[in-house]
Amino acid sequence: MAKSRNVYKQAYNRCLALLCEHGELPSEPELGATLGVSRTTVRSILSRMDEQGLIAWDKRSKRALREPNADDYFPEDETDSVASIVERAFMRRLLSPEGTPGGMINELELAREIGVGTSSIREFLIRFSRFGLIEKRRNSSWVLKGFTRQFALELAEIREMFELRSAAAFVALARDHPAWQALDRIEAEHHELIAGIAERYMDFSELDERFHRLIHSASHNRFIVDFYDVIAMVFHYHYQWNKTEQRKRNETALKEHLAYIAALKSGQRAEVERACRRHLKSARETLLASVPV
Amino acid sequence: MAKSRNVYKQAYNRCLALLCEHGELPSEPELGATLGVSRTTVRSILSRMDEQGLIAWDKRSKRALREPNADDYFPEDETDSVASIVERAFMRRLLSPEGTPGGMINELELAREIGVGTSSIREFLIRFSRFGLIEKRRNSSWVLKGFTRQFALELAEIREMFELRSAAAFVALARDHPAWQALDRIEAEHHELIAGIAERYMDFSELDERFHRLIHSASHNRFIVDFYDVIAMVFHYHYQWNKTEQRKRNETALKEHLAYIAALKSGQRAEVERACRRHLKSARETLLASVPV
DNA sequence: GTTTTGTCCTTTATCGTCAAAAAACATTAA
DNA sequence: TTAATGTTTTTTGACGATAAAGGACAAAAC
Repeated sequence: MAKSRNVYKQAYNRCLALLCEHGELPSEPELGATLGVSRTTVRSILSRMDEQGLIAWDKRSKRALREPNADDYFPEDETDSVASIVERAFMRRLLSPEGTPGGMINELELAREIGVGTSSIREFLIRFSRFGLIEKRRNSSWVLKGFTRQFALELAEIREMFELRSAAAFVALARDHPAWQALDRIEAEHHELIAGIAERYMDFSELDERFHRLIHSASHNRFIVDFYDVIAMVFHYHYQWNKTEQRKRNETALKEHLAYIAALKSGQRAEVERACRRHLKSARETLLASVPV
Repeated sequence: MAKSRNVYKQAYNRCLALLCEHGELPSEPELGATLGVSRTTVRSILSRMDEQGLIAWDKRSKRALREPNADDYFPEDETDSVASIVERAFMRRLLSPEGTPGGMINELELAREIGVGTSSIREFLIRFSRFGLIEKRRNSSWVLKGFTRQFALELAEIREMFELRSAAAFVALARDHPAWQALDRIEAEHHELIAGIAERYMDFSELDERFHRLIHSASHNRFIVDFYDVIAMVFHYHYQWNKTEQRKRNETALKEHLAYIAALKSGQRAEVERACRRHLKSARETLLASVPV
C-alpha cells in the first residue's frame, strides 16, 4: 500500500478553519506556507473543497460558498501519521502491566495488533531504542527493559547534569541575546497560568516543555538539546497515566520555575544553581513517586 | 528478496577454524553456543561441510576427513551484514568532500549506489541519526550536518562530563567488584602493548575502547554507557582516515591511560579527576586537530 | 519583474512477500 | 532421565512495488 493521506487530511481540516475565518483563501504558495505543506497538497485540498461546493475555485480566486459543517471535516483519528499511531499504541502497552521488564516484543504481532505494516513497527522501534527502554538482540527480538525506578533514576541523573550546565550557559548569554526575550515571554505566561490555575492547570506541561527546552538550547550542544526528547517523552506519556495531585504538583512547579527565572535574570550563578537544583529535585521526586516501585 | 546469508557464512568460516584445531566437532547445541548462532544455522553449516567432504557427519559424530583449504572459506566480504556494509559506505561518503554540511541525502540514490534496498538505508539512517550528524525533515529528505569542528566540540563536552562522573563512580566501587580485576587485566595489556609498540601500535584503538567502556560502565547509567557508541563511531572511522602521527599519539595515550589507572587504584578522587582531565584534554586536541577546520 | 498557476518529475512512506535464522516441539540415543 | 538429534513453526531481515507528498520549471497573470 502507499502512504496514508494524513498530511492531506490534517491540512484540509486546518484549511477549513482558515476558510471560516477569512471567507476566502490566499494564494497557493502562501497557503502552503501557513499549513506547512507543499503546493501539491494545497492543490489537492482546493480540489476537494471545490468539489464539495465549499469554495468557487477559479485560478486566483478561492471564494467561500458556504459555511463548513461538521461533516466536512475528516475524522480526527485519520489525521494522525502512522508513526504517531504506533507510538501511542506502543506507549500504552509499555505503561500497562504488559510492559514487564524482560518481555519480548514481536514485530509481526505488534503490527497486526496496531493494524500497520511491519516496517512501520521496525522503524519505530529503532527510533524508540534511543530512549533506553528497549534493546535489540542480533537476529532476534527486542527486549523490554521496562519503565522502572532504575530508569527514572538514570534519566534524572543525566537531566540534572545537562540542565545545570545549560542554566550556567544561559546566565552567560549576552543580555541582547533573543533567548532573554523568550524568557520574558515565558515568565509572563507563567503568571497568566498561575492566575487561571483553577481551570487551566492542564496547560502546564506544554509550557514546562517550552521553558526547559529554552534553557537547554543555551548549551548550544546538540546532544543536550536532543536529550530533552527523552524527558519530554517520559513526561508526556507518564503523566497522561498518573494524574494524582496533578493540580498541586503543577502549581508548585510553576512557582519553582518563577524562582528559577528570577535567579537567571539576577545573573548570580550560585543563585541559578540553587534554584535549578531545587526544581530538579522536586521533578525527580514527582517522577519517582509515580513509578511502580 | 530474503535476508543475506552472512550469519551462516561467517559462522561457517569460524567453524572451519575450529575443525582444524580439534579434528572433530562437538554437539550441535555446544557448537551453536561457541559460534553464537542458532542450531538451525549450525545444521546448515554441518550439512555443507558434509557435502564438501570436509567431515563425516553421522548423528553425533562429526569427524574431520580432510584439511580445509583456502577455497573452502567464504569470501570475507560476503560475511558482512547488510547493515555494516551500509554503515561503511555511508561513513566513507560522510568523511569525503561530499559530506558537506547542508547537503541532502537521497534514500533511493544511496540505495542504488550501495546496492541494497531502500529500507536498509532508511533503517540505517534512523539508527545513525542519534549520532547528531544528520537530521530529518518531515516528509522530506535527511540533511547532512557534517563532521565539523563544532560537532567535535559538542561531542568532547559531553564526553568529558560523562567520563569524569564515571571515573568518580569507579573509585567508589567496592574493592571486590569485578571491575577492579578487569582494570588489572587492561593495565597489563597496556604494558604489553607499550613493550611491543613498534609493530603493534595499530592495536591501540581496540584497547582504548575497552578501557573507556569499562570506566563508563561504572556509572551504571544506560545513557552514559550508550553515549560511548557515538565516541566509538567517531574514533573508529575518523582515525581510519587520519593516520598522521598515529604511533606517537597512541604512545602518549597509553601513558596517560596508565597514569589514569594508577590514579583510580590510588582511590584519591582529586588524583583521578586530574589524570582523567589530562587524558581527555589531549584526546580532544587530537580530535580537533584532525577535523577539517 | 515578480508572483501565481499549471504541469510534470522526484522522493518518501507504507505495505506485502519470501527466504534466513531462531525457537519450539517431538523423538531418539546414551 | 538427561542430552542429543530430527522436525516443524515463528519471527526476523531485506526487497520491490505503489500511491502520497514534495519539488522544479515553464507559462500565464498581475
